[in-house]
Amino acid sequence: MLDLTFPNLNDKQREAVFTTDGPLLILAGAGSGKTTVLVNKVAYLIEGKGVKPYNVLAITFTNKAASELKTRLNAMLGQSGEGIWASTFHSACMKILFRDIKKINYPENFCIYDTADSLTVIKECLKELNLSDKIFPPKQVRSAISRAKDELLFPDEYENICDGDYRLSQICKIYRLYNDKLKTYGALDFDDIIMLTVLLLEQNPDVLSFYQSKFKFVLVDEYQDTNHAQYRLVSLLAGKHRNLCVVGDDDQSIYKFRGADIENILGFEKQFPEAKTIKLEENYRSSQNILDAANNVIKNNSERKSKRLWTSKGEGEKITLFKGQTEYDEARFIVEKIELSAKSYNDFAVLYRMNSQSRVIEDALTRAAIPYRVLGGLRFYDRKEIKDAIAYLRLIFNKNDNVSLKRIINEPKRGIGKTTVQYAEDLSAQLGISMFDVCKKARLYPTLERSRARLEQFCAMIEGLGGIEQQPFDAFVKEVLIQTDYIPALEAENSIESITRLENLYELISSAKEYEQSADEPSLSGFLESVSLVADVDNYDEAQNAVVLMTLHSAKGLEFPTVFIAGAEEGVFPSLLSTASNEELEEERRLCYVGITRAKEQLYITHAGTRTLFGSTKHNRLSRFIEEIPSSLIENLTSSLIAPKQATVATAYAKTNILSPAAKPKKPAMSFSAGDTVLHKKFGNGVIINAINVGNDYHLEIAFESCGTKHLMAAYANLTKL
DNA sequence: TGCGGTGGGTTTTTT
DNA sequence: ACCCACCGCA
Repeated sequence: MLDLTFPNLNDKQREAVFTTDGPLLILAGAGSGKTTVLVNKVAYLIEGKGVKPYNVLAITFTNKAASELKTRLNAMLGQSGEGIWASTFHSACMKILFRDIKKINYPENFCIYDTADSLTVIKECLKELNLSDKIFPPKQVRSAISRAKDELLFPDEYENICDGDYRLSQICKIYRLYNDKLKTYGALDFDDIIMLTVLLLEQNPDVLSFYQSKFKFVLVDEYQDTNHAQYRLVSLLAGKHRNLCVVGDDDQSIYKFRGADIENILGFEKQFPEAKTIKLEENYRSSQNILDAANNVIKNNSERKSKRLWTSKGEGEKITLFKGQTEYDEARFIVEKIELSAKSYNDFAVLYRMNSQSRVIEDALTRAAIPYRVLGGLRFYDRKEIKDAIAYLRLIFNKNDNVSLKRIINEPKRGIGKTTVQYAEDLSAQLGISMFDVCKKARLYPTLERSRARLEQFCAMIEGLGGIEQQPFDAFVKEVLIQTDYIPALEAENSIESITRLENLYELISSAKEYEQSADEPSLSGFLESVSLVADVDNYDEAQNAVVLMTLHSAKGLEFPTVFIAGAEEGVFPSLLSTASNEELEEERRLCYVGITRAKEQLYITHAGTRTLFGSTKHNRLSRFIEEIPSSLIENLTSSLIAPKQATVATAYAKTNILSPAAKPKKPAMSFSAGDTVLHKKFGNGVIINAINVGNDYHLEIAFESCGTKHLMAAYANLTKL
């Protein structure tokens, strides 16, 4: 039973829960229990004030946050919580759009383009407008358009701000064409999902008033990360009842480069003069030393609401600073600390500024046979084979989707080459009909004569697949991949790479099954939506016993007993590209604040005297952010303990190996012995002639069928035993 | 149509 | 150092 006096909350948290009416700004410092407040507040609304669940809208940024909210509400409220809209910005908007998108003249069977798909369209636009991709780099153009959409500027409005500027007006031209193309393809990009929802609400008073009446209480998490469009959306939805509760931390705003407008949170009290503000400053996560370090760093920022985190926990461990000679040395230190600790692997996170920093650390972990996972980098849904599979499904669902058609029309090879595709694309643009229709009626167009039979066959195949969309959804997906010859072609290839791809495809098929089991009304469009709107962190499973590696950005919202911040160097963190402007520097500093406050018990900060960066060797000074931490909080391991100046990387590694075996029993790496048949990524099949156990690793002599005998270390070779 | 070589450009990215 | 996009050849 829910105790409506909320004895487990502190005074401030309780005040935040009980303040239900009118605008409320909750400034929640890192680790101050904001999700708890949010959950309890919704519970109080429903159980304490008799609010109906369907009158509550709770918005988050990530699926992970949304599902955590749902799970905790479910645990607290059970059945009476059914009907609450607890979802991300994008999926809430998708629900609104599904009902009424036709009112703004968009097709109902639209699909969602991710950033890679958008880029394809941008490139089409550049080609069509005869603009050079050297002068207008597609990625820059895409981000300019994305920013415009964040600001709710349609091409017409964007034109006004171009003010005769050549570059901007060209970008505006691209923007216009890009939007036209998306519309004819029946596609929305991520930004459209928000922007068009705002448009729909603004242009249709009946729709707006429906949702305004429905959402008597609106709660928004991570408000510091909202952009202008999201701000507008929230203002519209909460416009009638004005029971808007926003939770955020201006010190954790790290997505300005994506259009997040910190003014939304800083100016909340201006927007709603009657607003109440509650600060949550008691931290339940970290030791005082860690909080002091964070406070001392962040206080150097000028534009912020003052806040000071405190805890009733003790001082805790000092923060450890380590300077390695090189990045290899740095990685070795991290691995050694993990090996020597009694904690389990999933208590550790290694955070860095750039994804490219992970490689060296991964190598060191592999060498020590420590299980790890890397978040970020290539997402599952960004893999080629997965994107191809989705493209087939999208095309079956929506024949206007030229981007998907282009992606798979010759994948696997069907003898439909670049030239043919280009002809079809030109015809599609000239005639204003889809490429699919052009290909289907290839006989009408002389330029397509040579490929006519193959094009017609392709179209017939796709249309045929639309007819078999029957019961078990995973079976349908599989059938599509078989009938299109996609899976058979990979099977025929029978290489290491094709096997991995097949594995990924089967994973997609099983996710189709999961989708069907969990969705209320499973549909192809619903599945496509669900795969379009997932992020990598969403799949981060903290239960898995492995060290986790990720960027500082991805770490927001997570916590770990022990955190390493690697690469604390000028030019790396803060990034070289941020050091020019103070605004960007302050954003980097907030990123540092986020990083520090992820740690519960122990924080290690590492840097390297020499680092190879973008191909050249750099000597970077210690990060200015670390200089901002009082030295009384830091224990400097740099010159003591493990790293005598003359130590080479090799001897340092040798030392690791001497130290580690006694440290802790750990999962032995895969074992190898002479006579085993193994598979290597590059060299193919081979037989082990000789295997020597070296520490946690094996030194192997392998006779490969393709290229003779090679000497390899098992940890590096990434072998599969056959 | 499909490949291999060359050259330019490098952050972060909840959806 | 590595990844990509583009060009030239088989």
